[in-house]
Amino acid sequence: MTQRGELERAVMQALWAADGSLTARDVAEHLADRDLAMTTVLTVLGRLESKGLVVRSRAGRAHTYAPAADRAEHTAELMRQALDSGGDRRDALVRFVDAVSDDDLAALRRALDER
Amino acid sequence: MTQRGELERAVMQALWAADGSLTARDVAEHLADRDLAMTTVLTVLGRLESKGLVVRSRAGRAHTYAPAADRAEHTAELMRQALDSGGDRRDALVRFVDAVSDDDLAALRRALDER
DNA sequence: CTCAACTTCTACAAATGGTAGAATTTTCTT
DNA sequence: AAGAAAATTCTACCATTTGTAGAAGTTGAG
Repeated sequence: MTQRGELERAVMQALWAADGSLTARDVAEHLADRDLAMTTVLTVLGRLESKGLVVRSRAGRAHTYAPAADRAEHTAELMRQALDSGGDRRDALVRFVDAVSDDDLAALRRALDER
Repeated sequence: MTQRGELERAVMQALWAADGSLTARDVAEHLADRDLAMTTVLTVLGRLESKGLVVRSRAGRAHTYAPAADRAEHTAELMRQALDSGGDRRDALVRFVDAVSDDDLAALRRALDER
């Protein structure tokens, strides 16, 4: 379920960057440096929708696309998937904590306190 | 850097399961249910080595293969990669903590206390 | 009703992964 | 030292995923 390709990632970034939903044209403009055909953008958006990463809704003539989950939630989900990938969860968490930066560590502590 | 295919994952599992290093033949035996040709196992081990997930050393006639990182470390590394994937790290950590199980939560707390 | 915008269908090329035969190298045994 | 057995490398093919986009079909605005 992880978005794998470079373009797919870039499209997700564009959708997350603009909060609210975008038309395919908007996305193409966000990625103007790549100079993509509109159909290319549409294809990628369609594939991301199939994977459940993007939701689409009609708005007049065009469709409008939005991330299915906000960025933080998506990242957290990836982290959980990693943790689920087998092996001892406790060990993995210890190693994870052992290597995160001080800032991340502080953020983690606060998050735990708030729960 | 994530091992993507099914067979590659299975081979890594086999290497982690047997701690210590295995020959290609050993790996094939671990995956006996799949009835793979030896060359297939060798190819996969070679690919995993290219990706830095496996290290190889010679032992007499055969080579011997071992995971480059132990399983917990690998999982932790995947989690860190997810966290690095862009977006606000604090938000991601909050969401992560919000959705882990109670057991994981307890393990996380302990890990933080010990650091 | 027509035109422009948008979408869908279809297609192809590149990369990755599963699979393994052929050829080559190594080394153990005699 | 020679031959045989085992292991490795080289090469190749197919399937799937992703990047890319043209052609055809649909639809909404004027």
